[in-house]
Amino acid sequence: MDEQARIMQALGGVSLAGHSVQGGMALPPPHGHDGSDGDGRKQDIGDILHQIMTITDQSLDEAQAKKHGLNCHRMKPALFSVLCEIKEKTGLSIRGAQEEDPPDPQLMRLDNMLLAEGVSGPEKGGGSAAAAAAAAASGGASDNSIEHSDYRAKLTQIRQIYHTELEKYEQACNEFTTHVMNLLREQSRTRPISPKEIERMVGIIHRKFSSIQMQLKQSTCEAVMILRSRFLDARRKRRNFSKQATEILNEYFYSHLSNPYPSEEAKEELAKKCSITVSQGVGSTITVSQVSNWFGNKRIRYKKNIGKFQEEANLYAAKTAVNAAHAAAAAVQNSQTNSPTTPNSGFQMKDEEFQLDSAENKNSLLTNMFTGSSGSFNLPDSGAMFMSMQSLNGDSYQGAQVGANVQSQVDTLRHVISQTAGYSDGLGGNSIYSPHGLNANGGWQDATTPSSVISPTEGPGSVHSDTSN
DNA sequence: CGAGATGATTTTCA
DNA sequence: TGAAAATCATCTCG
Repeated sequence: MDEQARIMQALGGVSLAGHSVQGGMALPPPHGHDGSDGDGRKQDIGDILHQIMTITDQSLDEAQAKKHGLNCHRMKPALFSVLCEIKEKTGLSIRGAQEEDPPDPQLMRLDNMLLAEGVSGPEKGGGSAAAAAAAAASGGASDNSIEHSDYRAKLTQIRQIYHTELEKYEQACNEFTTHVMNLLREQSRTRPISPKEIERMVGIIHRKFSSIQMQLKQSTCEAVMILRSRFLDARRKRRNFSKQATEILNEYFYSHLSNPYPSEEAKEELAKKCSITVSQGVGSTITVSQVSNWFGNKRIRYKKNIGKFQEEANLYAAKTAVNAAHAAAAAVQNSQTNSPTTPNSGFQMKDEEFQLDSAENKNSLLTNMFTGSSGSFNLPDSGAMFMSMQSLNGDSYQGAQVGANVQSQVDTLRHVISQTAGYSDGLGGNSIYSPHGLNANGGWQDATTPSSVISPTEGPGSVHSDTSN
């Protein structure tokens, strides 16, 4: 009531210059306005205000009639603006001060996350941004394993739901805002509502709706998190590689035993080769990081227990030796006849004909091929052997156009030769075959010229190592 | 069902 | 940052 009295008092003192104060329909007839009747005018305004203030106490019909009368009163515009002004200067100005709140940090976090996950922001072909983010989160493996179709499909689904809901909220917000604005405009005919106040109301509505949107964003983030954790869990579940894939990897490993670190290109080739061979169904291809994992595991497990892998090593060494023999024979044939049309003649043999039980024959045969001697020889230490083979690789056979796979052949041959060098200490050969390239510290020595069995186009001396980059 | 094999992940280190 | 080493979790086989 204090406030009311204050307003009344204030209004009482307001100069209404420019507005002629004439009597209205429902108001007492004005007094004369010769300028000397200020008290009468005040009285007039006081009457109007009194009517406004008591309108709520009246019955609805009575109030309606009174309202209509006041609406039509010629002083109405002047009173309206003054009341607006007063309203502005009192309660509303207080609210206006706290209007510009800083952007919600939580909302910013959510926005950033949704952007990073590829849910909000520009469409990038089904959430590749999210895939990249997930890949980065999964330890930097930048292969495409994370871009699993399921993951992408689910993410796209989340994205669609998010955008649909967001649109719905925005639409609802706009509709409600329009409704409220119309309502306020309508009401502004009967009570003092300034455009500024309408603006404020719109702001309030927007804030309310944005808090709803924040909930939507929050639940979307949660959904993405759940999806991602499930996807990572799924990755943790492993499937054994197919026999063929393991074979390919083992072949590479044992033929590069001196330096079993495939380059990125070699890994890609291996992954491709394994995936082609593998018939595991769609989406079960072997990736580069899987190849890396495989080699990491293999190296460590081989090193830990060389004896256990002896048999396997023999098998693959023999296998690769056959390939080496084929290649060498073809090269020799080519160099002799200069005829590329007879690659298999002269030295043709099948894997079955070249099993381990004939290792001794093979040994002498291969030794002859590479050393020119047919007698027994002392097995040099692995480093010396490596060097000698390196020189063979670099000198003799490059000139003879043996082909691209010389290093791998050399590795294999070294293995075969050392394995079957003609003596046994009765320990199953474990102590005979010292792992190529493994140095005294148990690490693989730096082989400077490892090559790929995968890339036949490659030159014999090309560097092909994980550490080469 | 248990042991060993094996692919994947995490931690450590140079 | 990549590789080694340790560890985890699942698969396979007897």
